[in-house]
Amino acid sequence: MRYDLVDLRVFLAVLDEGNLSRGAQRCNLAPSSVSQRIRQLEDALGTPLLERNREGVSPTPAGTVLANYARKSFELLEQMHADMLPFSAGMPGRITLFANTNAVNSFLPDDLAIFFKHHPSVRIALEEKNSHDILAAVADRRADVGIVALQANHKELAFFPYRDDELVVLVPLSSPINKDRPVRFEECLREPFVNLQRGAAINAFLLSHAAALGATLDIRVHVPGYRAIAHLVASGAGVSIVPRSVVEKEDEKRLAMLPLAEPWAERNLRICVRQDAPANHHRDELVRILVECAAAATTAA
DNA sequence: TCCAATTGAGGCCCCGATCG
DNA sequence: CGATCGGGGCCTCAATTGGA
Repeated sequence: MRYDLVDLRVFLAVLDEGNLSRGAQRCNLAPSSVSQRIRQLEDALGTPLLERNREGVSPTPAGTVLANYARKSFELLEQMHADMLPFSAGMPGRITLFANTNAVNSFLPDDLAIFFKHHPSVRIALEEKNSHDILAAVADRRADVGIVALQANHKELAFFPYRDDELVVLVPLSSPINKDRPVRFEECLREPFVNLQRGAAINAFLLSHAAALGATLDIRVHVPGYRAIAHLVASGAGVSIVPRSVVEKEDEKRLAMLPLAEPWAERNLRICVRQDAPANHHRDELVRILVECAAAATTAA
């Protein structure tokens, strides 16, 4: 690579100012120095990055693409520095935790709060993914710990029981759906859906089951959380399929919660880690506390 | 003529190689 | 292992170019 981060910073400064001289001033350099750097950058990339004109400079299409990449790169660098901070401050421990929608929105927040009480210095990068992606990520060491709703085993992973949950159907009280028996997924597909926002792992999960029936979900609205889903279903906007654990007592007065008559409605959550993962006290502590929380909840129930 | 970009010359500093 | 030297990179300054 015949250019460096300084070149990219200078390039962005010039673009932001729309003027090479002011860009140079912002970087505490002479305009000639900036001109030279940008010329070298253009030579290295083999394409002009700036249109020079009377008023200053503007990006070429290639310059716009480079600027986007450069900005993303600097954002990533900022993130990297932020992530390194705990280490430089003498705080060892950062755990990457991937969990499915169900866990992220129900049990996990309370259980993590307990973990943080015991380990306030540990940082957790929590990401919501679907269970298949989580298994792959833990197996590939991209995640330290996963929480999945898959019963399939994986030869490189160890599993611990977490929580038992199930998917239920939320329908308005006025819905024509028979509320005296479990509902088949096929019946739900006749109604418009109220779903979590795009990207939520549960959406892909439901879409794949609809596709297996040769159908698709008629999604009337995407909303940011389960509270909004409950409100919209109660007001008659459509039906939804959610984990039982996210439905609150007060919701049950405003809408009907029906069992889903599908084998995949059972959502028995499990914690997974790599069997051969190197020793990591904080990861082991996280798993221990999650398992204990789950056991305590089962006993209380 | 003005203003912004570019070019060329020269200086400074860093780094690697060499030598005692 | 420290001192010295030379090359390369990067900088600034001054002059030049080019377009409106």
